[in-house]
Amino acid sequence: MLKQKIVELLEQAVKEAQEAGKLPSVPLPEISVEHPSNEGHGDYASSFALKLARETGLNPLGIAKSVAELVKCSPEIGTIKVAPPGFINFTLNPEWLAGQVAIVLAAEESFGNADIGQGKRVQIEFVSVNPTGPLHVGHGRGAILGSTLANVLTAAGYNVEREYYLNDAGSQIDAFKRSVYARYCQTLGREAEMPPDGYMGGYITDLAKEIIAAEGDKFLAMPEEQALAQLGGIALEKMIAEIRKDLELLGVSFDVWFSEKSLYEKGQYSTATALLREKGYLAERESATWFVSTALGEDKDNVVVRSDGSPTYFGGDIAYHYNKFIERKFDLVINIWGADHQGHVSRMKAVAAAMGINPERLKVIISQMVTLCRGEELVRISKRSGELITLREVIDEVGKDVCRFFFLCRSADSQMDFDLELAKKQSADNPVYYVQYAHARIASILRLAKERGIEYSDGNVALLCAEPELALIRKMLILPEIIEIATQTLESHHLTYYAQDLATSFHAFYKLCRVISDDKELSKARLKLVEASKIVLARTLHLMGMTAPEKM
RNA sequence: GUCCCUGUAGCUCAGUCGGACAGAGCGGCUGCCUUCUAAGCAGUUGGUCGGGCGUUCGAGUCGCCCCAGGGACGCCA
Repeated sequence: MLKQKIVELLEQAVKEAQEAGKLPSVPLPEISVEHPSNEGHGDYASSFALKLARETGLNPLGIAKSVAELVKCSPEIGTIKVAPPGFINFTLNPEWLAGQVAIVLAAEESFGNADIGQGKRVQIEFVSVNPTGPLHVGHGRGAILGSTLANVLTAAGYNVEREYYLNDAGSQIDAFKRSVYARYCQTLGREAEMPPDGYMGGYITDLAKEIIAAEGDKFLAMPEEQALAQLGGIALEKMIAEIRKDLELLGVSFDVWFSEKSLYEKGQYSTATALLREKGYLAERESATWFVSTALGEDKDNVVVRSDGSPTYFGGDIAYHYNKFIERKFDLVINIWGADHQGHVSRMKAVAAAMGINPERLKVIISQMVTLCRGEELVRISKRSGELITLREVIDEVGKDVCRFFFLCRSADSQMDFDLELAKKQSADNPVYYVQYAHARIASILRLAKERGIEYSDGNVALLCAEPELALIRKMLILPEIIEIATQTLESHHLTYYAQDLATSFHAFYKLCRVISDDKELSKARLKLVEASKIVLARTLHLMGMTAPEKM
């Protein structure tokens, strides 16, 4: 990568300076480069000399000068300048930049890939909502975050598995089944009461009606236990199918749907708890079994097995993480949870530590709350109360691409309002269209070239030397850095900002540089640039799970 | 009470490792369609980075203390 290359050039120069006695032989601070905020300072800058000056007491400007002199000539680099108080500024060589167009064209959709992950196995578990009701926008946020992160990490050279942890055991599922059963009986005219912790939403009644249509009233005749198991099982499957459909509409898919129930049936639960017991992290108290996380610096202990012998959610999660790390041996495990699970993070890390796993290998991303609104008006989204706006309705209303872009715009850490009115606007207010419009414009130019039979494969990219052309190329070459940053921080919002930046560079180029003109050779060169920019913009959109429209 | 997230322009938000005059979009105000998509471009307006103290050559960024908003503290998930 370009950035890495500049760092290497600097490292080498520093080494030579030390060998030549121009710099003291002391341990060096990490050498890094950044993009200066002021364009006048070049494409890359290093504040290395300032850092070394602090440690050695030498004059930073002097250090910068002696290092800058020793930086080897390299095709990428145009100029190297030293600026007070001690920056070393690099400008890229315009000819080299122009040549990169050919590199992008050759790379096609693999442009931007990095080998940061080196094939390490990463699991990203996300959504994982209890299948007791339809998804709402908050779940959508996690889904979009997770699927985008999966795309990014794949591009960064990780071997990624996407997983949905299906909570198909436990008391919530039980309440769900009882709710459907009650509605089933009621709809068929038998008196039945909803369970006290039941789900009151209208979708439960709809589900009951669907089952009646398909299976008739046969569950009425069964003993309650049997009816609950059979009818409940059907209802559960239907609910899961609905969730799967919602996610598909958002462009989200999974490699594995992992059953919580299987943890109990296949023994991971007993193995994992036995392991913790053996290491001395389980204690019996008040007739329940506790995970002694206070021994690992936590605020309090947590119940793993209830006094009635049934495992808690936490107990199941212990088994699940045992399975992830020890059985399936993922190098890195990323969980995306809603803000309401925030308290769960540190104790899961404690569990990892207790099992002898470096807690650094467990990354938890907490996606903050989403509130839905329509202009000024607040729209409520709650599963238990009757009235709810589902994710499906939001997708139907604003579309997948807008939905994805809106969620990706903000970092997971910040709470957000999702304004349906704003999202629906097909105008300049809406950055989604700004970015996609750039792609459609590009496609339109390439269409025209084709219609006119312009063959540009022999175009000479060396002709590209106008400032808007070079600015566009510079921007294209940043994609690998964006993928690197998104990988290191596990944040996907960098992509949306980059997409807008890239679109801006293209729109400016489009305005100032006529592509198909009387100048045949320049037209061919510019068509190459346009095609290259299409590759990079499409790649960016695809990483975000969005479509790259040919027309708008 | 403890823990987590947030507080940056009128609004919505960026700002990896501390770096050179704090950025973008929207809004406001000005211009730009005879030629490849004006869902566009160019310019301009606008900020004691919640407050204070500290560390540093240098702090939106790091530390401590406050203030405000949201969330979590269950033998729920």
